Amino acid sequence: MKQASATVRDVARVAEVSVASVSRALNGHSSVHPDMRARVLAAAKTLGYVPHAGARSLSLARSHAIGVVLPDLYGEFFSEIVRGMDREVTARGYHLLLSNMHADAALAAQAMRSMRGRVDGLIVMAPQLDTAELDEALPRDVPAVLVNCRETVGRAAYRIDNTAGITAAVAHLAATGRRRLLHISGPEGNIDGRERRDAFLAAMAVHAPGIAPIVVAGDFREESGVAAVRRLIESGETCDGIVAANDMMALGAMSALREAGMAVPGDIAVTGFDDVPLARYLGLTTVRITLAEMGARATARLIDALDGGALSPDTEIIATELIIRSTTGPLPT
Amino acid sequence: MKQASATVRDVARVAEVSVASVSRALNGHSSVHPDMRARVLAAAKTLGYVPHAGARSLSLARSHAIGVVLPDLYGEFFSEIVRGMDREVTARGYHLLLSNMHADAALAAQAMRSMRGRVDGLIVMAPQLDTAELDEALPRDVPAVLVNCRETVGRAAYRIDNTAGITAAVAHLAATGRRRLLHISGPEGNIDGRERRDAFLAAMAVHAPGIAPIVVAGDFREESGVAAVRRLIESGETCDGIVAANDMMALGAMSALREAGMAVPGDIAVTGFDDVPLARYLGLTTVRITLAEMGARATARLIDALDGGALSPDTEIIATELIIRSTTGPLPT
DNA sequence: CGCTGTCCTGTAACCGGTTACACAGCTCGC
DNA sequence: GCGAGCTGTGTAACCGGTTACAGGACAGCG
Repeated sequence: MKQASATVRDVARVAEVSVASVSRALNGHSSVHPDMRARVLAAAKTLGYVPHAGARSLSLARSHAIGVVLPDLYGEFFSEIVRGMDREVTARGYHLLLSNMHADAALAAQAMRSMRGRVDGLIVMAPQLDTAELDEALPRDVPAVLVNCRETVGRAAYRIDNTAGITAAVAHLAATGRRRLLHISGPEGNIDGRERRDAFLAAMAVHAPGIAPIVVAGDFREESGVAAVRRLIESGETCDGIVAANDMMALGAMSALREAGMAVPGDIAVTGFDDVPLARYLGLTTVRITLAEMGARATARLIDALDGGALSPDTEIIATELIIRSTTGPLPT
Repeated sequence: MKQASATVRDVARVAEVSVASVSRALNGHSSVHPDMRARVLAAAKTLGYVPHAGARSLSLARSHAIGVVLPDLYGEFFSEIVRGMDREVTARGYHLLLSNMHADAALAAQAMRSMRGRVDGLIVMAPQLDTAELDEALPRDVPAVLVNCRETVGRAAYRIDNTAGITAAVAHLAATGRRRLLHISGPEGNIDGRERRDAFLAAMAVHAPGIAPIVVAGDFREESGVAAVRRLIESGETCDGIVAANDMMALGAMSALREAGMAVPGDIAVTGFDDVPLARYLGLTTVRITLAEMGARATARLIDALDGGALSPDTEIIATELIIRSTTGPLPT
């Protein structure tokens, strides 16, 4: 069953030619006699020869694989991005090597290093690493594209336009008459979380001057949305709109509100961020980022650099779009 | 910037020892003098040496990566499975190499072959390949675990207990008074789709004798659920319950029903299959398979075989569980 | 002192491909 | 008839690790 596979030398022996010719014939090199090519192909076929990709990539210094490093917080957000990357990579004859890393910086560095010699390039999503940690962790000789990382100056990177997104959400709520807003924030260490919170505060200063904005800490997971609403209710404070820093927390908030007997959007409007597939089904008003698209673009850029030239060290900003659904609506009068 | 990385020979030169000693020192071999080990570690550190995984796996004949082959129909179903595999693989120091393949058998074979020399084992999800095609496509020298494939006799595999799941769903609908049922089936080429349809017909014969079951063809995608309901309505036939072959089609059916002004479960009850994360949010009664768990189990079994001994050629059956939520309920009287 | 055994280290082969370079055979032009 | 030029092929080195085997140094023992 587990017989050893044929190598290029076996094929050479059977076809009674040299290994060089086998290699040339199989790789469609120009200067090989048709007879030779036929002999080699026949021998390869009878032996069931399949080239050993590992050996090939060692001698070519090219693996045709790209590594994806992502946090172990895994959900629809990252699935969507990976799906986009996968689409692109398949179309271009590459493979995707997944590695999810723990929050710890040392382990993250470890995870990235372990990819040296396996991949030609890296796509790194590490919202929890600071500049120094990232610098330390990134291998020096592997081109990398950063997605959703903190400091991206001087690197190829993608960042979400958090400010525009949150601003649009707050403006929309204000336009429907809601100004007593609560923000459920992302984790403090996360750059997107921080930017969204800051944008919320800034937008409140513009659209709801004089009203003190409330911010409750969350961690991007659904349960923290539930917890945030419970805490609000216990505290006795009130609001008429919730701006969550991502969709999952918005959903958690909605279920906690329902549980507490509050109507959405009747009593309280809710907005999210990301436009995860779920959002559409639940009618959640949210800020859309085309996640799959972002993954695909990052991948395309990396592969272009690998095949062609250099990776430009620019940060591209991913635009957002406010998608209005049923969790927001005019304040009943 | 893109300086060539240090190799084991560079380290040897700097530490003034041989490459063999470097390798031994770095891999924690027993018989190395402490002084030597220290020298090597120091040299490796100053050079920023990172071992080249590709070269390593070539000489060890072990890559510590496992390949995942999945259909390009990509959705929550496969994301969930991959998530489970990823969890397991990370815990055991392996990597996951993704490859999604097109429906075409030749391309599928191609995709699997291209993994030779890159991975130590394969997890194959290929519901569209028949026995012969699968035999042809699977590399002979790489252990593989099949998930969701058609014919699994004599192979390590996982199969879902489709019959029990569908039977439970039909029985539940019958218990709530619904017997005029419609089944939206999966694609004909898909083994799970076929089994579910057959189970539906068998269960109907038991629970709704004398009533002609209706089957409409779908393809597992949401739109086909929408289309199925539209066709039903156009045809003028009626039913009081829909058993969809998976969750996404059930959701499609629900939105088409809503659009047509029908109440769920008031007029028509709906059940799905898979218990995709979405299902919980939408209150969909469905047959749960613990997808992530299945992925993790398949992975654990493969890695155990890789590390330890042989892969037993048994097919394990994944149990299902009926999860009752709000899309089913007693028929209003 | 010589022998054996232990401990450590180095040389070189190997994993399975690719390819620079050398070279053989042939055609062609003079 | 002979050298240049072109085609096609083979030999051997190389990619970057690991490791079988050989051998040097040194201690213990008779």
